[in-house]
Amino acid sequence: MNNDYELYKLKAELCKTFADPKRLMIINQLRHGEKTVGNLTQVLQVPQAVVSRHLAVLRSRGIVTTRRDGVNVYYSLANPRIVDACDIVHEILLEQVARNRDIAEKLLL
Amino acid sequence: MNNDYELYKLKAELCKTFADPKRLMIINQLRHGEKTVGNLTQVLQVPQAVVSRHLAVLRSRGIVTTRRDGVNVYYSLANPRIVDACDIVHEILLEQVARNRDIAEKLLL
DNA sequence: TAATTATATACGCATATATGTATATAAGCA
DNA sequence: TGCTTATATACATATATGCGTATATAATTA
Repeated sequence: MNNDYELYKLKAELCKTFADPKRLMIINQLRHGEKTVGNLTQVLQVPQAVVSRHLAVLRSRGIVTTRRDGVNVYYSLANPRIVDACDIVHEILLEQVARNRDIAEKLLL
Repeated sequence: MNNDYELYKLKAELCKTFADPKRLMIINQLRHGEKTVGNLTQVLQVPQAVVSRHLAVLRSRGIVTTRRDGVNVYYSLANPRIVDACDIVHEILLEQVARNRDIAEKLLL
């Protein structure tokens, strides 16, 4: 029973990794293939140090892997399942929005 | 482009909800049907106030719904998809463990 | 109404997380 | 070697999060 708690802690750690909008944007960028830090910095529109730090978090939790080619470091998703997880979060959010819209309509009509 | 960021913030908020071991335990308890705060307090083995606060977080993010029956408040999952999300997190964790085991074996042999 | 049970919230505190800025490391090239 | 580009990290700081404790609210019953 108590040993279970360690498992839930690991799962929570994993979820923490997804609990930041910029990291979710990075994951979304990597969805269709590897990207360099420079690529991601350009897309996210934040200082390069910010991107590097988020990538460090993703690396430390095993969400992404890296490959160096000369000066550039290419990041990619370590596991295709990660995309599925993001998709489900998206779906849950959509259903919440739909539900809220229903409530709003009932209140307004 | 910038409007996208708001969407990622919402998704991150949703992930934050899952980013705590006790909340994950609560969700797992609710997987097979509604439970009272008392039930959950007994399972989690923490002060009742702790459970109530976590339930408040889950409520505020639309993860659970409540139903009062007399003195008791029954909590249940608002969306069956939430279980799917937790299952995928579980799978990702398992694959990570498996990968680490492979690495460990290569190092030891 | 008073007492009891079940649940929710307020307050103070300790820890975690994200960021800006500056700097360090690493590879490639003149 | 010195310079430039690409990436990573250190430090200080602001904000967020979880918890223990105490207390508030709500429903039930005597």
